[in-house]
Amino acid sequence: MPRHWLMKSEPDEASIDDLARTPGQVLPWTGVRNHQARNFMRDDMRPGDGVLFYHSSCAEPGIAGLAEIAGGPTADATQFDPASPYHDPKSSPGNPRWLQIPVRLVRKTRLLGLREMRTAPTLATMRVLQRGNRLSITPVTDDEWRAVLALLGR
DNA sequence: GCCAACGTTGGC
DNA sequence: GCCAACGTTGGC
Repeated sequence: MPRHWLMKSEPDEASIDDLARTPGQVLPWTGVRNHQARNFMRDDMRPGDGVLFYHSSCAEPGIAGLAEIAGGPTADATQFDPASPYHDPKSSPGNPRWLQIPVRLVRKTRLLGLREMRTAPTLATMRVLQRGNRLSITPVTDDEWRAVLALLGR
């Protein structure tokens, strides 16, 4: 079972600074509408797992901080909200289709940019760097995790 | 704004 | 259950 994860967030919606500003520095990871990513939350992610907080769809995509899974999965509240862009009319509180999981900030880091990630041989295997990858949550191996920490320094 | 990649939808 | 059309993702 993977012990580490990379989770993509659009900083316009939820940035590392938003997380840092939140009381308790914990945010529910909402809006996942992909079955594979949902299943990671449901089946594989455990409290304490390490998270690479990745900024996507922005001027400077890359890893912006370290976080950790802070609890178990629950029904994603946004699926029941007609006003939310993540509203899912096919879902119901009795039979929710989508999950959220709490994520706690460990520390903000320097931005490890996508371009720099691509040049690092130690990161070449990362799922997020593979061509065509669109999954918003991907497993990170121990080696990849250590390599990211090494590149980030301390 | 472009476009490659890929997931989902829906007709059959 | 197939698969073409369509929508979304996300870097550039």
